[in-house]
Amino acid sequence: MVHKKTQLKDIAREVGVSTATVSYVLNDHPMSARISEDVSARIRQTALDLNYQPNQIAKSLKTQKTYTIGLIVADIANPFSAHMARIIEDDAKKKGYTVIFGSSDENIDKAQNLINTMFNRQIDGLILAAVDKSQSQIADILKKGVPLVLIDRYFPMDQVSYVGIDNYGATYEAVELLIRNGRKRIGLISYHTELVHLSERNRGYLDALRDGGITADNALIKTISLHQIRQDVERSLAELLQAEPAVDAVLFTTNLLSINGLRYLYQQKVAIPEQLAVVAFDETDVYDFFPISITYVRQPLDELGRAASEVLISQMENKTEQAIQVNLKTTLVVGQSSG
Amino acid sequence: MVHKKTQLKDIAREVGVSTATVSYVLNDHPMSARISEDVSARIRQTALDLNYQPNQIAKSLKTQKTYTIGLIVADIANPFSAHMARIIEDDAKKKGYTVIFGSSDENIDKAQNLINTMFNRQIDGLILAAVDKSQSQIADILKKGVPLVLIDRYFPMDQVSYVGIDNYGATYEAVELLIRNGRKRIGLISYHTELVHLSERNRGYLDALRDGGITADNALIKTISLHQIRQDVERSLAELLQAEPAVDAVLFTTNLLSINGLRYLYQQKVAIPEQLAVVAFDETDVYDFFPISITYVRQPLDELGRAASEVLISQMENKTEQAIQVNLKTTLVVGQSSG
DNA sequence: CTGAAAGCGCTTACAG
DNA sequence: CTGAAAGCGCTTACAG
Repeated sequence: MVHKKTQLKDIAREVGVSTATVSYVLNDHPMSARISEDVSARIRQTALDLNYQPNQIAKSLKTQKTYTIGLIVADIANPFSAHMARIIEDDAKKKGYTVIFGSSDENIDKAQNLINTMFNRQIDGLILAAVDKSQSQIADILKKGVPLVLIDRYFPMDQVSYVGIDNYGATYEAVELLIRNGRKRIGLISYHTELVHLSERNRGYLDALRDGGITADNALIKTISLHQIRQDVERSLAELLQAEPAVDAVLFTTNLLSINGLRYLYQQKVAIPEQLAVVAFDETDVYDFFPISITYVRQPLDELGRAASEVLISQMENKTEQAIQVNLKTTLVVGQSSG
Repeated sequence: MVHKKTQLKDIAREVGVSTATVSYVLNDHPMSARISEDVSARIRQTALDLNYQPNQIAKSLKTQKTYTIGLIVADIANPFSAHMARIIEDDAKKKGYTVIFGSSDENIDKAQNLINTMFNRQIDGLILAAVDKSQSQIADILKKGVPLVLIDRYFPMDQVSYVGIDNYGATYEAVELLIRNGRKRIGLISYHTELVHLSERNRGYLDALRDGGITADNALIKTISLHQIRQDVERSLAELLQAEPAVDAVLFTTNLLSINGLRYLYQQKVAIPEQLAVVAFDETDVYDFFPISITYVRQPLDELGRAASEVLISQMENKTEQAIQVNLKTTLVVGQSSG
């Protein structure tokens, strides 16, 4: 026996008032201050008795607010994205918002598709891990006036809010450590992309080398295809391990690169740090399974997610025109793998 | 300069027809067959020119269909959930649905809160990883007539659709292998819960022992709190390792138990499989970092997610009254850790 | 072949 | 102190 959902008018009929009165009371509308205690109480009680649940769709159509935020990541199955999603979910829920999500697979058409779908659903704001070469996509969103916060991936546009890390500093610090530990032939495993946050990580690497008096060697800089990570990482590491003069350190610039790289180094029985010093990126479960502790760049994921949600929601609610850009510090967690 | 979104009536005015006609054409409504080619073409073109994006909220209010499905998992940050979420997202998107998600943290009140929120948003259906002792919560959903598919966690209610694995068979097979490999003192690390899918895993363990002619020893069965996994797993393993007579094998029943358990065994330098044979549950990144290959129960995550989405959507679209229960086979991936 | 009009379930300015 | 009525942006039976 499927019951029809109770509506405002059912309560109104039951209590003998108009739907307006019911709406005022149940929403604590200022107008409700003038409604008699008796009527208010009966409305509230009847709403409970009939298990009234407001139809958010109808509400949204009228108020032009859906209390929904969109979250577009590269892949929700990536622990980095999933962790962030969880933090955003919690902050959003606390403030009365629900999250709808989608995975772009780093593909600009899929991303556009998700953006369109979410806009059709009238999201109040969007948190976007933008894909490579998507400046104009971002500009389009801004033009629509929908609150937007870029996360993780930075684009040099000053009208857009952004929450990420100090990418340059993160790798600079890592390479500095390697140099201090006496390493001179330091390889880099990064993605083949124009994404600014990654090129900033590359730049940090290059500048740290220069400042450490080491001439960068292009043969030691490997760029990995986003779409065949494992294979590319393994090939690149194999090449690095055969370089002349020998490579004595390597830096990974993302979590997946780190996991795939460490797996290969482990399977090849490369002595870390004796033969090769390693600095990884992001926290992952696998570090605990290494004979030695792994040195890695820790991104403050909780703070990142929370900041993204907070910046977005404050923008949505205060109609702040001002874009806010947040660059959080990373922590270099120093273990034994860096020598 | 924020543009007002274009609406049906903008197109109607532009072309000089009614909104009804525009709606018929843009939705390929049967009625549109009778609309002249010329008018149709102009409507379509104008929609493009004005970059018309239908307001899904308005559409939903009228049609009583939101093309949204809810997904409630224990924790979206758990790789098991995140992986499933991704598969569900893909299948749902292919069929025109969007997913909103929430994490229950195994807490029945949080779950109820999420369910209410999702129902207020008029989701067309729900995929639910139900929490412990939530039978009446599930019954309430069924009473409302909202299409529902339980995932992962089974409840003995025949009116509800379910997609999961053969939990009993999964552990039965694992223990059978351990016995065949000569193990006699086999420990079990499982959760402290009444969740049926986990008690089924326990039952598979017990029956395999019995059928293998081994008397179960309650001291070897450890139940872990869902809320302090790491600590409990480590304490339990420490106890198992000191049992008399000595334990010679251990079986983990979930991915988090496996990761935490393996970490401890690794750190304690327990010889696997010589001192202790191990069978883990679910695929995880960490297995590759073990000196030997890990034997584990592989859940078909892709099939699980896809089946859940398919069963739900077919139920939503065909109004199938019939509940469908799917139990997928697991695969015992045999490595060296099981002896 | 096309349009006028009702209605989905709410909110809210306005009137009294 | 409370209600009648308009309207959010669509869809769709009905009429012509």
